[in-house]
Amino acid sequence: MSADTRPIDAETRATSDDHHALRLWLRLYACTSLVESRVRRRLQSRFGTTLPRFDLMAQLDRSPQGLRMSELSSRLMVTGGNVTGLTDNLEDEGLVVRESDGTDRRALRVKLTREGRRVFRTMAAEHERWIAEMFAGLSAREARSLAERLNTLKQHILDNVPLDERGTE
Amino acid sequence: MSADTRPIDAETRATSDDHHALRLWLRLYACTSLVESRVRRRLQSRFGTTLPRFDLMAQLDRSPQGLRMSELSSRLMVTGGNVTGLTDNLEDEGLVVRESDGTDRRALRVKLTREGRRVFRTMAAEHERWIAEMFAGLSAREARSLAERLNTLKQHILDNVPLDERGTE
DNA sequence: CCGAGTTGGTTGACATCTAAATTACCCATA
DNA sequence: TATGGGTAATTTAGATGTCAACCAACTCGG
Repeated sequence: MSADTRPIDAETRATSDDHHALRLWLRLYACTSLVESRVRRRLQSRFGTTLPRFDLMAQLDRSPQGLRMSELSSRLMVTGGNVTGLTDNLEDEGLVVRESDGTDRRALRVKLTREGRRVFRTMAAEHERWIAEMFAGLSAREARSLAERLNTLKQHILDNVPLDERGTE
Repeated sequence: MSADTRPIDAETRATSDDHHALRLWLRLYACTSLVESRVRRRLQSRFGTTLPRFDLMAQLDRSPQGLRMSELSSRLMVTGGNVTGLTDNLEDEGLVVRESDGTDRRALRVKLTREGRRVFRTMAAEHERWIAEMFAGLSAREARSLAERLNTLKQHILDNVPLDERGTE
């Protein structure tokens, strides 16, 4: 622990690191919220849609052959019940369809309709400009640096931090 | 596509930048989701509470004199109606109280109860360790760099990007 | 072929969240 | 003092999101 009369012993330093990490997390969260709230607001006012719907359609746009509900669930990082609801809404609006997957009678294959693809492409183009605008405050070098740090963070969490607590004592 | 007549004109480059920004945004979002889902899950399994409740209590813990509903709303970056609901729940559980703010009869002052403060402090200590654990993959230098980039991003958005679209074109 | 266990998807109960409308109150000013 | 615009909080309707329970269909060992 402490050597001489130092108040800056291992425990104090750990606490201090904890605070730094906490502050960094709060800043990360704030940045994400800033971007996200703007995207949500604009999707609503410009296209009358929502971010989850947009994200689901984005996945389908990348997979012309369609995706299973379970596949959507894992890619969007949400539960199956949630995907069911989102797909219901999009299907009612004629933007996606559920087709049965021949080989497995339990499974469904969700696809964009022609109209759905048209609508998504229109939104995606504008969406990409919004994002570029929001990240334009960073130079190319800064953006690369940020991307690298985030990647380090992501890998560390995926490799070392379980969803449910097990690691910490 | 083309040979001499460069296809890498301003527009092409812009599109490419857009893609880079989009990728960076997806990575930022993924990192936040990773941390957030772990915090949510653990708050639920360890303490039977939720992240929004925890965040609200965290704000109150920093302000022993209490906070107005509107102040909570802006600090948590959520709508007033949302704060009303969260406060209702926490009040039912005896963790916070609403007191009338003497000078302005419209306003309320929300405070942690003694029990609320005790409960929050317990959770906060553990929460801070979770966060430190998740950010431990970054060196001190990397963490500083990340914090700086995020700050640049945040300031750019706050200064230049309105919540509702006005700026673009 | 059969029964146990697994997987794909839906449903229901509940907690968050937003946007918009409502109620009550503050305050400046004529 | 009256009147009108703004502010504090709540309420409402509707979209997301989780979890747990459920059904149907698949798989596989015996």
